[in-house]
Amino acid sequence: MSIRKTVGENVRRIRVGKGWSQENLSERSDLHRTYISGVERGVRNPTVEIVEQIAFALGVPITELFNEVFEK
Amino acid sequence: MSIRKTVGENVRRIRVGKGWSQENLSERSDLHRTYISGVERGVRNPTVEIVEQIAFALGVPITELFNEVFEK
DNA sequence: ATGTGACTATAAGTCCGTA
DNA sequence: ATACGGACTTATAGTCACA
Repeated sequence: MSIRKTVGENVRRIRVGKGWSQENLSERSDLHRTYISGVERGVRNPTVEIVEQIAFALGVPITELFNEVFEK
Repeated sequence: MSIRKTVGENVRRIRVGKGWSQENLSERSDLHRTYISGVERGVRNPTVEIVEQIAFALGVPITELFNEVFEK
């Protein structure tokens, strides 16, 4: 499992858990909608500053986005 | 405190704790010596894959590099 | 509401040096 | 052994039209 996939799955899981759309998170994080989409799918390799920005928008500590997801 | 500074201080703290030089870590992580220097000083904004690479070389979980450092 | 390909501008990451 | 700079190549940031 790549780190990009891990981050992406965590972002999506937390976002959906809050009932937010990608557009919603995009506004809150000040990142483009299609960029959020790419991060969630693991096709982007974001910098630490971008990950921090997303974590802040989601209201979770940045470390939470690096936790391995076992379900599925 | 910026996320770059946090990551940099953690990398340096753990590296020095192991008694390694930057050159030593650079070989183990397969990253350039001057780049490691930049990360530790917080002047670089590494991608998540690079941070994972450094964490692996240091033998610590990636989340450890994001923990706030309070001492000093 | 989301995925994808393509695009430009900017920054990541390498390599050469000097102090 | 480390900081820092310049020049360089490659990848990401950031955006759009369209499926």
